[in-house]
Amino acid sequence: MKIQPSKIYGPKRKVEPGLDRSKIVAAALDLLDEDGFDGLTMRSLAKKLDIKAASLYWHVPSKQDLLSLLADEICAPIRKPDGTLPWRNQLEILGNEYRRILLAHRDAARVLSSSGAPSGPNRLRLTEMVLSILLDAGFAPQDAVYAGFLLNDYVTMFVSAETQSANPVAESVFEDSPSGVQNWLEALPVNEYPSVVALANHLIKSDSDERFQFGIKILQNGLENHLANRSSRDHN
Amino acid sequence: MKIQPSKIYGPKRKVEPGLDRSKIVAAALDLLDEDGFDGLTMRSLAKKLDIKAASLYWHVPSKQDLLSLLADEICAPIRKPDGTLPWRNQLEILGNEYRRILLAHRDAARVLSSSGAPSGPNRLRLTEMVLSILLDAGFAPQDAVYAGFLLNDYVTMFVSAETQSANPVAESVFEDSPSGVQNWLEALPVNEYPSVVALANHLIKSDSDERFQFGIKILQNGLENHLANRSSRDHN
DNA sequence: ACCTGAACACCGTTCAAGT
DNA sequence: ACCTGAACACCGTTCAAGT
Repeated sequence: MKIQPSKIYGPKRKVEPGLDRSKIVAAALDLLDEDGFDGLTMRSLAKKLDIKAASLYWHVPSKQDLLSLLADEICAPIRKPDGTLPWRNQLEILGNEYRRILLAHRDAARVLSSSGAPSGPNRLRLTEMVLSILLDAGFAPQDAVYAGFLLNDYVTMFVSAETQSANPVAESVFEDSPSGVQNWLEALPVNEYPSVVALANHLIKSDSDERFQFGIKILQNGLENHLANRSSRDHN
Repeated sequence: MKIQPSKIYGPKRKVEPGLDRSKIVAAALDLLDEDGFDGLTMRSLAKKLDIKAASLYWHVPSKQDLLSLLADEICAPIRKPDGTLPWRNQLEILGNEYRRILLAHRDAARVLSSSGAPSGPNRLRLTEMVLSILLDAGFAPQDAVYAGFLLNDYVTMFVSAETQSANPVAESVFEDSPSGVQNWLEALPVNEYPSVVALANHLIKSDSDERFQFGIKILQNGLENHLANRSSRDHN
């Protein structure tokens, strides 16, 4: 006969009644902020939850699905822009809002890019906001869809590049000196890369926020122009 | 005394005098086309070259560096657009040219996104082309840099999404029926996602090539508009 | 100079078995 | 219903040792 410890003395798992999807996703988000995308593994997540890795597969079918859940959770705090503003401004505000929530968690953009198409409620809400703004602005259905993906992808891609390496051209070409990159750029053969050499200091500078607003503005202008051409064609 | 096999009967490694970086990169590109990005591992690459994985590290410092080399190799076939054309058209041609070479190899866009900033000769050549077109068009130095990254990132991101899942919204939400995605979209709560539901069939359709050209056109329009505003401001 | 053996420290996932 | 042990089939990378 084995000695049976009283249930009182069991691990008791704190006060929690047990795991569920939402607790797993919450823990995954914490782990992401602590250890980054590469540190988020099924094994490390299990350890954080005081269970074994295999147990996660009772609650979640695969790591891919977990990442989709996590992606949606990251998008939860998105707020809807004031609908009375002109569509240009609404898109600008929404773009900045999306960037804001992506910058709120470490490697969030990487999670979003690796998690496939939006299917959760929060990302669907974001899609709904973009599309409704574009439809209200007067875009044709297919154009609204294309423009929606363009805007969504722009922000995701931008923040992904922005967080993967502070400077889009710098990184570890030569990982030593601070302005080693500029030296490297300026030392390039001028005959072959005249523009790159000429713009060396501008390639280095590249303020992230300013660059983001530049892209938003180009997209606004481009969409406005497209809409104007379409409308005038409709009227003729 | 051990039996020494004659050198004649050695593996002889075919006729190749030995490995070098370029042969490793060529083999990596073959392997990429055969097995995709996830199939490209140091171990499988070594097997293809009839060596052991550890040997690769004598020629290449890390897998990251190998991917950078591979990224540059993928960009080798890029051709320069006719410089006598208007800058709008040059950018459009270059964008399509870049997309073309990315679609020429399996998962090429994933290699490019995971390989960091351009530092090899071919990607630098691509950067040079974009920047010189923009400078010739009359963009201010910093604007040319921002616009260059915008264009480059647009194509990379687009092809990356395009090849990861044929349809940007479809994929495996419900992996069964062909139009199961449309059913799923249309079954969404209309109160919460009216625009998504209304655009369901357009979200499904989404012709890749048409969508790519739409994005290029928006960027063209946006840049043209930006340039016009700047120029008029300079003249006043 | 170039390559291998063998290990280190990991991965995601499965599945019979426990409670 | 929920969790574990133990394995399967992998990873990238290092380094002493071989030739």
